Amino acid sequence: MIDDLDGRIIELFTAEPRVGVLEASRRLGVARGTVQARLDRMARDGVIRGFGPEVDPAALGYSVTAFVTLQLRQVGGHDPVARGLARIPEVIEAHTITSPGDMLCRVVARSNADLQRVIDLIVATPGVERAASVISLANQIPARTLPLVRAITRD
Amino acid sequence: MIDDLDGRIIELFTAEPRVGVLEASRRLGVARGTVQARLDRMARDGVIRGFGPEVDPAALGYSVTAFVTLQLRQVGGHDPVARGLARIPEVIEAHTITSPGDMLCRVVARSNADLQRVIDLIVATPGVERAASVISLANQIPARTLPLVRAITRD
DNA sequence: CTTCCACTATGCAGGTTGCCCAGTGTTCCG
DNA sequence: CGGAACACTGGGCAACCTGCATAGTGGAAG
Repeated sequence: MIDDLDGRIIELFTAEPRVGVLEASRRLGVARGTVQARLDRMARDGVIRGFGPEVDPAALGYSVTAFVTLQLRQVGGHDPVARGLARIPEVIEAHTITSPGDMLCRVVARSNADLQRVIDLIVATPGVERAASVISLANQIPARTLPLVRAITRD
Repeated sequence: MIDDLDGRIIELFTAEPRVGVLEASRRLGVARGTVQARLDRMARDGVIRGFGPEVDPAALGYSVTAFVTLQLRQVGGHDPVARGLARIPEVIEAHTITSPGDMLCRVVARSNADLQRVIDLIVATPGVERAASVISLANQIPARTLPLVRAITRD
């Protein structure tokens, strides 16, 4: 899947996204074309989804994060609900989950009071029966994939 | 916080991360220095966390995603547990949540069988009493922040 | 009116990118 | 064994971009 060099490339670009291919090749002790080719391959294979800017909702005033479990009306399926939820900007992510007729979404809001507004929007989405939310008090481990990359490549 | 131009900068770099500052300034019809300054400011303010490569665990063979709710032993607090969980690469993210003594984590695994191994690792972490997991069947809305940025800046 | 600030417009040196090529070592396979 | 396929190296080249600096403009605030 990915080898040690791939892992080190990911690690380096994660630590210092601005290095550029040439500088990376120098640091890793390989030819520039190699780094280029590895990056291209990983992008093609979907291992690297992109290099876009990561926006922090908290820095935008959305400091409350919550996980909302939805219970859906069985008729209609998940997709129409997902489309409805997609129209709510505060819904950052949504999954269908194992309990039949259920979804789990991650939402953000400006405050606890604002969270109520967002939940109301969610409950008003056609197909949504009930919503149960859990508020995140602290993000103990922020989203990360590097340890996984290391675990794979240090074999 | 951020204005319309900031929003369009984020949007453009999200859509095409490789454009570069000069090309971006051309597309947005502003001076290069302005784009540069905006990016610097957003990075300084934490609005943009970084430009690192986004790694997709699924493309690495970790195609199973699950949300695991932990019940902790009250003594000792969350932090030691978080440190323990941080040692498990498959734990992608962890939050302390509202139910006292509880945490919610997002984990990945190679398969449902492999998930069992990961959960066993989690349960073996000192301080963890019980774990209840919910498997994600489909990621209906993949992590996104653009709609939020648009909602903020189109005001 | 003056100061401050963000933005425009421009210039420059040095570094980087995209692209190309020839040569080398490895693996796989008929 | 001979050959093909493949990844990597090391090099060259023109075009481009970056970082940095400068001077001028216009609006907002005191």
